[in-house]
Amino acid sequence: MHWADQLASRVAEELRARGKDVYIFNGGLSVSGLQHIGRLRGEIILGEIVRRILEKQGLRIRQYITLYTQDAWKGKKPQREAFPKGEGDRYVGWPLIRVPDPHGCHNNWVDHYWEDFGPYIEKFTDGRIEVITTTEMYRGPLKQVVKEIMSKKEEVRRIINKYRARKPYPEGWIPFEPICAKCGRIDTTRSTRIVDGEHVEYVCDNCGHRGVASIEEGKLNWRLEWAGVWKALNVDFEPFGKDHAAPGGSRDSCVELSREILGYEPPAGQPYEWVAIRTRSGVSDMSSSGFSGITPREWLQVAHAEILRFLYLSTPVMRKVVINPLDIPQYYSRYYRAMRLHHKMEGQGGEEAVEEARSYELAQLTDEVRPVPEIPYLHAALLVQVLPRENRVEEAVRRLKRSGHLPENPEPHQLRWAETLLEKAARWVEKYAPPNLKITVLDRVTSEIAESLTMRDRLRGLADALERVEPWTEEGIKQAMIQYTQGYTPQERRQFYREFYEVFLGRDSGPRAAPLLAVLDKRMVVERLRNL
RNA sequence: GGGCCCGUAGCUCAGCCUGGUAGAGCGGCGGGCUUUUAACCCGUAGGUCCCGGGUUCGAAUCCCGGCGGGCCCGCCA
Repeated sequence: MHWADQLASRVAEELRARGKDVYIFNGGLSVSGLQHIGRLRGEIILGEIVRRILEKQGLRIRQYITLYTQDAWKGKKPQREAFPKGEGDRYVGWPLIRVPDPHGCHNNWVDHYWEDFGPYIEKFTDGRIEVITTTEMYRGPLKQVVKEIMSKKEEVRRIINKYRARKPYPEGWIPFEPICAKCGRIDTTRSTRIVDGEHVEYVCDNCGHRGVASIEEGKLNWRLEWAGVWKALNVDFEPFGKDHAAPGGSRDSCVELSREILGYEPPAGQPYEWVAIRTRSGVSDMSSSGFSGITPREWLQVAHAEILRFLYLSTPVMRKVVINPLDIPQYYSRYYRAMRLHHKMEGQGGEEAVEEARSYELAQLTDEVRPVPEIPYLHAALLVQVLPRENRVEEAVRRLKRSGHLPENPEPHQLRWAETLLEKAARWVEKYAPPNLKITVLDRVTSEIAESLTMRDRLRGLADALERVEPWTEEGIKQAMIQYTQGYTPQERRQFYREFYEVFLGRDSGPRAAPLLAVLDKRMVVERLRNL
């Protein structure tokens, strides 16, 4: 059985025990910097998949993604480097939502880095995910929870101190951290007295300021905040990264505090592994505050959302996914294979095939599962490179019909797939493709190349042979070229092809000659050879 | 100190949950094309399933103990 189905049935069991009409799913993100596609995995797509499986079984579910916008900006080196020179230093410890946009185009740090992520959530899911920030929650549903926690502060302290035996909090400790009115930090303040239900006195260890703050202007201690969010939103299921999963970690302490202090049964959970990226320098986990990884916007430039979903679905949740942009053509091959398995276009292959097919099915953005044309990614990459830039997508589509990759009268979704694939492949060639996959058809033969030719007559003669090819298909061209070069010695043939590639691509090798010529215009090919 | 993941064909990995004569993709090699080759198609993989014990008629698969690699938490963020 697919891991997603197993997870869904386990979650379903736990949900039924909670007995509600509408269940709440949640995920959490701290917008500390680059919002990479790894964050889609556990906090968004995982929940969405489980939700959709369970909705099909008749459960009613609302899904949120909570942004931890009150968290302190830690001022890690890559974060600081987003600002000009030393400007970032003064924001260290500020709530993320108050840190200015280093590029000046948005209201603040959060808005800026959310730009390449937030609007794309709906392109990677069914779109039914609501965004909420802790900043708003402290002014709304979390406020009551904060009051409740503060009213039981000694009991809270007793529990939390079990997790920090070496450095217990002292008597009177208040688990609320206000924003310092003077220096702006949220990570250096200590509440010293509860004034009334809604205000605390505090002292800032950074600047020494003493003041009174509203409980809307601060945050709960990290060991409590998550539990507070559960209760405030009535969360019933929430996955969490492996960093929260360690025994004695935040999940453990929040489970206990939720039950003991808040009287709230903690949600069902599921730990998940992170996503890494392979670059020239090696493999490393994608990191928000480290600014490592690619954003959803960048992913969509070079690949469909379904491909990423498929990668996540075909990897067990507790296993690391390593994304290598150079492997995107292969990801498509795997996706197409799974598609064939799902649509029974390929013979059964046992349990593994069944799960691949299921991964494909769950990778879809809607419940409609329609096969797309199996256009190899590298083929698309070749096409867009050899066609003239203007109208190249339209022309490429014509070629795809001719080569049988697309039906003569494609359905709208088939056509859309082809067009978007061509655009993405073109972008991939620019951004990621290794040099040997990059080709350009020369506008004209430079004099330098023309002068270097030693087989000019033979190349000219090829023009006549090719002119007779009708229709202009790969097969016909192939036959003509084999015939034309029949009497050549291996060395001559080698040289002939070298010069052939020089004439068209300005380099001594390239894609196989026949497919290359087939996608080029016949008249152009004949004329270029004839005029050498 | 605690926990997680991984260790199976050159590479990436599936198979382990529900034990029953070792799999896929890619690369490579061969062929389609006496030929350049990187599209596409077809064919081709014999690897101590990390090591050692145990359970079993039978273990890559379950249990215990190691070794190696990666990562998280360590009660400050």
